[in-house]
Amino acid sequence: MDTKPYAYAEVIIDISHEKLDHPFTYRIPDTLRGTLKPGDRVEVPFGKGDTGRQGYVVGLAEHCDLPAGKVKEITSLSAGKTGPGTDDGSERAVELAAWMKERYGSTFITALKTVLPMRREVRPLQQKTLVLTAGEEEARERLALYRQKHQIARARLLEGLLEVPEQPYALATDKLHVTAATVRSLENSGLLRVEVETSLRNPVRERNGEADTLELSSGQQDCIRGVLDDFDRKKATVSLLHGITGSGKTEVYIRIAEGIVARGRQVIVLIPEIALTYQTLLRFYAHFGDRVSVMNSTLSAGEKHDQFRRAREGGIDVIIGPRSALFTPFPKLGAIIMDEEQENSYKNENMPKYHARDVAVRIAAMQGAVVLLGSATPSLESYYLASAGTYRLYELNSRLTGGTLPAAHIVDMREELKEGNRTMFSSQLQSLMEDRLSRKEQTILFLNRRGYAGFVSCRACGHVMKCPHCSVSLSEHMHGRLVCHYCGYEQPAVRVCPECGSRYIAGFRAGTEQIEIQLQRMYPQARVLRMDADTTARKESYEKILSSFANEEADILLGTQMIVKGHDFPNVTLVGVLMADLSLNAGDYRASERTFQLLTQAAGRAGRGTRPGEVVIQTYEPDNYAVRAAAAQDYRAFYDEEIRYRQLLQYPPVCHMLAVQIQDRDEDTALAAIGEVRGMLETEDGAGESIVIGPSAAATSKLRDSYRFVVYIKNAKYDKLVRYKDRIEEYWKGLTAAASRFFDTQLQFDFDPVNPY
DNA sequence: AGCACGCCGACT
DNA sequence: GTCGGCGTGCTC
Repeated sequence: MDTKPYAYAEVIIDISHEKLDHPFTYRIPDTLRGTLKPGDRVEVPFGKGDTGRQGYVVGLAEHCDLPAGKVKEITSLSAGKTGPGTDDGSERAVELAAWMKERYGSTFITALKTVLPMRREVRPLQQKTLVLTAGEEEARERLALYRQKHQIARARLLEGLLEVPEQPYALATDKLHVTAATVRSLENSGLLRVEVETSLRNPVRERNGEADTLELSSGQQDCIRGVLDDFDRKKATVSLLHGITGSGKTEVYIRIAEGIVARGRQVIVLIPEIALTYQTLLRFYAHFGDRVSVMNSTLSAGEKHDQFRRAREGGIDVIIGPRSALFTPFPKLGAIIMDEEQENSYKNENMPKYHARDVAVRIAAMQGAVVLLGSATPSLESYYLASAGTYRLYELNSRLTGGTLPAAHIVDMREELKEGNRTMFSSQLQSLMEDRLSRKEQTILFLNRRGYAGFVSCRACGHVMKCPHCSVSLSEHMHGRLVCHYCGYEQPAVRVCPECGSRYIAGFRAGTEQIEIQLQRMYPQARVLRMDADTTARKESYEKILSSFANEEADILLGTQMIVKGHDFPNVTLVGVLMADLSLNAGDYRASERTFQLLTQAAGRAGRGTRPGEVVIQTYEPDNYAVRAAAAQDYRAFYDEEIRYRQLLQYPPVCHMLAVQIQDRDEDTALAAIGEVRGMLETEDGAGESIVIGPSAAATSKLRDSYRFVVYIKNAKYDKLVRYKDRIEEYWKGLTAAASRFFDTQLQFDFDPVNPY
C-alpha cells in the first residue's frame, strides 16, 4: 500500500453504552504504523486507571485536533486475525456497520458486533449472575439495617434479591439502578455471590447426498440466464423469482450458485430460521461437496467462527444459513440468494433491527454481487419494487412434476354451527378425511393460530384470562394449567370466572392437543402425529416428526405454522386448514398478507406427488379476499387488492414507517416519556410533511413488567425517517440529562416493523 | 462499564 | 468537624 503511514486511529471501545458510542482517538505505535486498518481489534488504555480495553478501529487520521497530552497510544493489535495487509473484509464490515447504525438506529458497537461476528473465540461467552447467599432471615435483618442507615442503594439491591434470589448481573444493575460498587460491598459482606458461567462448544455432524439431474423448464432457464448475465455485465442487480410451490426454485438457486462459483466468486444462500429441509441440504451437498458449508442455528459461536475463517481463507464457495450468514467474510462475493424472502425471521428483532433483504442488497452493491430473492408468495415490498421495475421479475407458473394445483374448497363454519356441527371439523373435511384413511393416503391438518393461543374466556361476561405481567392471553395446557407464552407465568385453571363468578368459563378455541384428542376419538384407527412448539421443544424432534411422517408412519399430521414450510410429502392428498381467519385478527396491517401466505403455503402441501390433491379451508370469513385468493392460488389477485389497501392507508411498501418505542417499569413515566416524544414531533413537524400516529399502548402493552408505548411516523422517504430518528435521539439525550425521572426509560427505534407491537 | 470527585446526611 | 456513601461526569 502506498498510503501515508497514519499516525492516529479512531477507535470504538467495546463497551455497550450510549455515552461511549463515539470514536476515541489513539496514537498508533510505530510497530503498527502502516499495517493497522479499519476493522482491526486492538487493546487500548481507557479511563482513569488506564485499564486495558478491547476496541475496534473504525478510521485512520494523519492529524488530530485534541490537546496532545490527552491522546494515549494503542497497546497492541489483538490476536486472532490474519497477517498484516491481508484483505479480510473487516474494512468493508466497518463501512457496513456505520451504514446500519445510521439506518436502523443502533449503537456503533452493537452494529459492529453483528457485522464482525468473530470475537468470542478468544474470550468465551461469559454471563455473570447475582446469587443471594444469605438466608432469608439474615437478609431481612440486613435490609432493615441498611434502611435504618439510609443506605438506599444497598437496600434496593438486597430487596430485589429477596424477591428473585438469582438474577442476571446486567438486569440487576440496570433495572435496580445500582452501581458495581454497591454490588461489591454486598459481596464483601457475604450477602451475595457473583457467578460466572462459561458456555462450551459442541461439534457438528457431516452429511452427504447424491446428485440429481433434472430437465429445466424455460422459466427456470430464463431466470438462471438472466441473473448470470446481470452478474457478467457487472451490474449489481436485484431479481425476484416468484415461483409457485413445486416449480423448482431450488434448482434455479443451485444452477446460479454453480455459475457464480465457476466464475471464481462465492455465494451466500439465506434460508429462514429452521426451514432448511434435509432434502434441500442434500441437493446442495450433491453439487458442491465439501465446498459448501451449512450454518446451523444450533452452531456455537466458536463453530461459526471456524466457518467464517474457512470462508475467509477460501476453503468454501457456498454458505447456507439464516440471517447471520449474510456477514460471511467471503473474499469475492458474487451472489446472495434469499429463499422464502417474505419470511419474518429475516428481520432482526434485536438491536440493529435490520432486515436481511435490505442489508443483502447493500452488501451486494458494495461488492458487485447480484441478489436473487425467491418466494412462492413474495412480500408486498419485493413485488411492489419488482412491479415498479426496480427489481427484475421472473415467474415460474407451473409445477415441474406436471401435477395440477390442488382443488380448494372454502367452508363457512358459521353454516356448520347452524347445522349443529360443534366439532372442529366440517362435514366435508370429515368425509374427505375418511376417504383418505380408507385409501391409505395422508392428510395434513393445519391449525392457524398465529396471534392466538387457546385462550380461556367466560361465556357469560366475556372476561379473558390474561397474564398479570404481560397482558397477553394465557394459554390452557393439557394438565389444565394456564401458561403465559411470553414470560412463562403459570397458574392453575380457574373453575369460576374471577370477574362475574359464572361457571361457564373454559378454553374457547381448541389447541392442537384438544384437536388431537378429538381426532383420536373420531378415528381410533388413525395414526396421528402432532407437531407444535411443545412437541418440538427437544432438539432433534422437529426433523424426527417430519421424517416419520414422510416415511408414512402416520396418517394425519397435525400442527401449527411450522408444518406448512417447504416439505415434500408425496403421499399427502388432503390438507385441512382449521380456523383460517384467526390470523386475520392479529391487529396489524400485515394480517392479511400473513394469512394469505400461510394459507397458500398450506394449500401447496397437497398433491405434491402424482395424485391430485384437495384443500379444505375452514373459515368464518369465507368472502375475505386473502382467503379467496389463497384458495385460488392466485397471488396477483391478492397483491392487487392488498396494494390498493396499503395505498389507501399509506402503509409499507407504499411508504415507510418508523416505530418509536418507549419502555418503562412505571406506566406513568412511560406515558410521560412517549408524550414528550409526541409533543416534540408536533413542534418539529409543524408543516405536517409526515403522518404521525399515536401514542398508543403496544399490543403487548405490558411485557415482563415493563409498560410499552409506541408512536409511528410514516413518510414515503426512508431518509426522512432517519432524520426523525436522529432528531428524536438528540432531543432524548437532552431530556434524560435534564430530567432524571427518565433514567430507567428505554427508547428504541424500529424501521418498517414486521411484527405487531 | 468503571473510576474520581463533590455533596450531603450521620455520628465520634 | 470528619467519615462514608451516593450520584454525576468523564473517559481519546
